Order: sequence, then C-alpha cells, then structure tokens
Amino acid sequence: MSFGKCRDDLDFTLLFGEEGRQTAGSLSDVRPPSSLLPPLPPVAEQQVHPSHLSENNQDVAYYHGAFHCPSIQITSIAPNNHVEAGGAWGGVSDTFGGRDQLYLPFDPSYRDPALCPSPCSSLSSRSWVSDLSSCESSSHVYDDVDGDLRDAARLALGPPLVSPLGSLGSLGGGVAAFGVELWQQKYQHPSPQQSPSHSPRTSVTEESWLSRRPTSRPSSRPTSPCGKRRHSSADPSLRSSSPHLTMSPIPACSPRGCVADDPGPALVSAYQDLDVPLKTRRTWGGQLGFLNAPTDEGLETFLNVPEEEEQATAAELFLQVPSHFSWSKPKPGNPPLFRPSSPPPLDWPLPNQYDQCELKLEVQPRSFHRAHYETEGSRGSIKALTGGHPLIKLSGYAEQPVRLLLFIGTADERNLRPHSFYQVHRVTGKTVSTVCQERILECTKVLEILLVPENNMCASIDCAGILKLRNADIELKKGETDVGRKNTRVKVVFRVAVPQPDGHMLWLQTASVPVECSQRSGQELPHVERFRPSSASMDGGEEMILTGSNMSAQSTVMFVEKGPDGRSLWEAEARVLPQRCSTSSIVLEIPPYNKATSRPVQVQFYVSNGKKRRSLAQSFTLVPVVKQECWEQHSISDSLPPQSAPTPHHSSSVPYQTLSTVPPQSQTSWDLCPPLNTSTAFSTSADSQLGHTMSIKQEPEERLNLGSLGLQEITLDDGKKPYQLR
DNA sequence: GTAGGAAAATTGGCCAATGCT
DNA sequence: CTAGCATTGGCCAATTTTCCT
Repeated sequence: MSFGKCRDDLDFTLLFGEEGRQTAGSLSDVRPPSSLLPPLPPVAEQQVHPSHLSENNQDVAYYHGAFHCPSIQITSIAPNNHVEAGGAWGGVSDTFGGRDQLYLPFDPSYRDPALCPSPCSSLSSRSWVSDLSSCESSSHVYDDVDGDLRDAARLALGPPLVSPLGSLGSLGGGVAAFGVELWQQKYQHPSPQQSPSHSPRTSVTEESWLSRRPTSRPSSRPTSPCGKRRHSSADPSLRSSSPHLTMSPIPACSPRGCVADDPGPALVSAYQDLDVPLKTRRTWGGQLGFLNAPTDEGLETFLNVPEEEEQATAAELFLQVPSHFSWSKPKPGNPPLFRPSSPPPLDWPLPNQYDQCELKLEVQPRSFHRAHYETEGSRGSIKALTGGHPLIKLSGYAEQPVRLLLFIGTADERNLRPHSFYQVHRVTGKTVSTVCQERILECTKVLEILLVPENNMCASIDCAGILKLRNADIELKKGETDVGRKNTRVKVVFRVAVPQPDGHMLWLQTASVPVECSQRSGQELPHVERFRPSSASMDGGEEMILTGSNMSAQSTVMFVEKGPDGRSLWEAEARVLPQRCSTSSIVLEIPPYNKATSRPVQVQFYVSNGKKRRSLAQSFTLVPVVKQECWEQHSISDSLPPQSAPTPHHSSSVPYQTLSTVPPQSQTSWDLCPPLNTSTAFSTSADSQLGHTMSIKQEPEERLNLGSLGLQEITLDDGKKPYQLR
C-alpha cells in the first residue's frame, strides 16, 4: 500500500505482515493487498505486549504474523538498486523477498553507512540524546502523512536493528534521515527540486531548528520550553503509556543533538563548530573507534556477528518492527521462553528464576552513585556496598557462554522499565576487568557482558557507570510521561537469555536495590527519626537500628560524650553493618565505653555522611548493666528536639506502656520491636503536638510527665475514661 | 579518568497584584 | 461598585546542571 509521495523521485511504501487481527486497530489500514504478496507460511498466533495496545483495544491481543519479525524496509524504487537489509535477532533477512520492503534511492550522500555510523551504536553519552532525537525527528512524518500510520511509525522507531545475537545495525539513523526530510517538506516547504542527495541532516540547520522550536536555547543551558513550565503531566493527552515509543511533531532535540545524530565526518566537523565541551567531543572519537575497532575476541565469537552486518550498510536502510508483536504466545504458567529472534521488550516483566536457572545479584550496588552528565567526564563505575563492584551470577546453567544485558531501570512503584533520564554508560580503564559492549535496544542503552562457564557464570560489574540526561531534553519529547525532577533513583537491571534444547531462549531478569543518582541527595544531611534501643550496656557490641533519611552504608555513626563545657570527653565510632543498611536505616554495633564507672552515662550520637553532613546529635544512655531486656521505641519529631525528648527510664523490671499520638487503629509500629507483653496502650487527644508513635517504659508507681511530651489528655486503649492532665 | 565540592542556572510552589466577568 | 475567579509575575527555596579543583 502506497500512502504518500514525499519527493518526486521517491515513492515509498510501508508493508506489513499479512492480514489478521490487528493489535491496535491501525495496522489494518496499512496492510498490503494480498495480491501483491506471495503465499504465506502457516499463520502463527502471536502475543502483543499489553503496553502497545490502545486503550480501546485491550481485548485484541493477537495478530497473525507471517514472519517472526514483521518489518518495514526502505529500499529504492528500483529493486535492482536496493541493498538487502540484515536480519534482526533471527536472520530475518533470509526470509525477505520482494515484499515488506520500501525502496529508497541508495544514494551514498543520502546516508553513507561507512561514514555515518549508527547513532544507535554510539558510545557517546551525548549521542544518546541525539539518538532519541533522531527517533523523535523521524516520527513526525507519520503524523503528517496519515494519522493511522502513527502506529506504524512507532513500530519503525522501536528497537534498533539487532543481530541474531544482539549486534546492532543502525535503524535510528536511517529513519532519522528519512523522517527529517519529510518533516522539512511538511513544515519548511522545501523546494521540490531539492536534490535527493541533499543531506537531510544538514537541511535542518541550527537556525531552522531554533525557529521551529518553541523556545530557543540561547546558551548551553536548557531553558524552559515556554517560560515558566508547569508540571509536565499537565497535558495527559500528549502522553503515551510508553515513553520509549513516542513521537514528536517537531524534532524535539537541541541543535547539538540533531547534529550529533549522524556523526559523519562533515557533521562531526560541524559539530565541532558548535559550542560543545571538549569532553563531549572526545566521546565521538571513542564512538567511532568503537565502531571501527576490532571487538574483543571473546565477545566477537560470542556475538557471532557477520562482518557484512557489522558494516551496517544495508542494515541502515532497514526498519525493524518491534519484537513486541512477534514473540511466542505465553500461556499462564508458561516459562519465560522466547524465540531467539524475538526477545522480550525491556519493560516486560521477567522472573529471576525458572527451574534450575536463577539470575542473582550476589553483591548489590551501594545505595547511591552520582551519575555524570554528558558534559562531565565519567564518574566511574557503580560500586558495591563492600567497596568492590556488584557481582552477578547465573546459576543452573553453565553449558556455554550466555549474554548478560544490563540497563538502567526505574525504581518507582510502577513496573520496572528503562529509565528515561538515566542510561548505563560503559566505563573503560585499567581498573576495568569485565569486557562489555554497548548496544541500543528500544532506544535504551544496554551493556552486554559475557557470562562464561570458565568464570562460573559470574561477572563483576566494574564496567558500568550511570549517565544523567538533562531533564529538559527528555521531557520535551512528546509523549514522555515521566518528569526528571526528583526522579533520581534507579535500579540496575540485569537480563540473561539462556538457550533451551528446543531452540527457545529462557529469559531471566533481576534488578538491584534502588540507587540514588543525584549529588544533592548524597549531600543532604542525614536525619535520624527513630532509633532503638535508647540505651545499652557499656560493654558495647549491642546492635542498634537507626531509621530516618539520607542514610547509607557509607554513613558513619559517632558516639560522643561531652562535658558541661561542651568539650568532648569520649568519642567512638560505631561499627556500621553495611549489608543491613539502606537509605532509610542503619544497623550498627554500639561501641564499648572504655571508662570505668558504675553510673549510667548520657552520651550522644550522630550520623555523618562526611564533613559538614552530620545529623543532629541524639541522646543515648550507656548503662553499666549488661542485661538489657527491654527494647524501646522513640520517635523524634521536629517539634520535639532531642533535648526535650522524654528521658527514658532504665529498669530491667518495669512494664511497658505505649503512648501513641494517633488512634490505635492507625498506630504505627516497629516490626522489629518485640511484643509488649504488659503494655497498656494509650491514645492522645487529636491536638497532640507529636507526630509519631512512642513507646515509653514507666515505673509502675511513677508519674508520667505528659506535659513534657506535649500531651493534654490520654485515654486507655480499651476506651475507658481518659486521664486528664492537670 | 575519578571524585568531591560548590557555583550558577533552572524549576516549581507560594502568594500578592491585577484583570476580567 | 463589589465579589469571585483566573491569570500573571515576583520571590524564594529546592533542585539540576555545569564548572573547578
């Protein structure tokens, strides 16, 4: 089906797999006439990723595909001139004949594969934004040609071309070139006599870009797209369910990004004319070098990439339909098996274990890692809590090397998916021992690491850093649903494809603990909200749990005793148990008090994330009694500074009483706190100044000073008459 | 190449002033 | 003329991004 004519000498056609039930309803509109197609192989029912179904078609989940990977191919009008595209994940090229192809004049100047390495295979962090931009810029053409073809554009813009074992050709660049040209015709009304060899890249000049962009960027810093920007979720109509399959009516990229799309020599030169930091430019060299340099021997074997495919010639003219539409239909309870040609999309949930096979992150990354911007140098690889690097291991399979994928995912409450504002970044250097390669899958940068039996199917992740993309660059993408601001936590996601005897691949996935990637959060002062116990033996060694915020395994906890004049009389650092720490809690061993005394000693402790980053000091009591039966629970609210907190009583034989400032039914409790066997629960009047729950030990005959707690009234938990404060 | 620190720039919330109905 | 509501712009703290060392 021919749907448009963008240039006098360029007739293009989008062809899809043969008819059948369609996924989102739109593809049916672009089905080719059956008469133009050769006989079809037996139709296989295939499942579609739910995220790619329109809201109104959630019940239509299957389509019939003639090929494992329905594809769009751009070729020249004259079939004699076209260059066959490489396959994708399964040697699909073999199956291509004269159908499902779109012919374009193969003009070297239009896109010279040798000079224009794929933007999607870029090593450059900056080029990543460019990659997105190229995808974006290419998409709008479908907006203009036919609204129903928007979905077709999504397909084309989905995953880059991937070799059977993951090697990438270039999709984005070719699409970009194609799309920008059409975009120009729509928005810039170029002369019909424009040379077909005219570079679409250069045709989008910085000036034209600025004139089209809602707000130009006068400096290197991003500016608000329309003055004072409101929350980007303000217009839900512009948003799609998947930020990675989105389109923009205009190239939503900066001039730098657009230029950087396609780093041919001329463009690299032009790029250098722009105000681009040297650090950023330098990555181009790395990128080109990466593309041209021989790969590591082991990985080369592993990837098994045909040389001609590596050259990315025909591949650059080949548009791959996302694999979402083409994998085997899983049934309930079925294993996560996929055809080699149809890996699951990156936002597809996968188990970490099936049968004997398990993918496990043996060593977790530490809870924060400052990501670097494109304008910065690398900030190194992700570190582990213990100081080394994360360690991933595949157990239950060691027959042959398998490919491990690593990407940066989200850490919010929603489904794990590639993070829009962070990308994995390959770290190189003398200290890096793990061989890896960067790829682009579904517009997400992915590291490929080989797990080999010789290494017990383990890999130390010392080659993965985290790149931060500028919020403005990402949020300007039409359809982007996430906001970058305060969206600074990520997870490191690992995937592996385990070959099965029947030829399928068993896909497993595991993700790390959340990793905070912003500098600021790392700098913020730690804050202790609760701790227990509130007293301990002077002998030390007792376990203590702090909860609050801005904590980490790298935090230190200092215990100090100060004299009346404020001088430090004693100081000791607690031993933090890093494996049991998180951003909101620290587990430590209380240090021994080395002074001989028979009386309790009031000391203080604070959490430190470095100099100038200390929490407020909290009071703590060291008692010369070894036996410590009772656990106590304290809450520290802002309205109740530590010095005014209730002084705990220390008796080994007193019953508990629990004071709560919230109704009992909503009273929070510590899951680690031992049950209170003799407790009498109290609730307070609603105007209590306290905001947290308290458990207070009380001597049986001792008056509880409620006034010091900011309480006016307490009632027994069983509803009996209240105790009035006098 | 890494990393820490901090300055500069941007963003978003709040609120008063202003304009319109 | 007044009340109610929406819009606009300034202020400021929080956050992001860039730069320096």
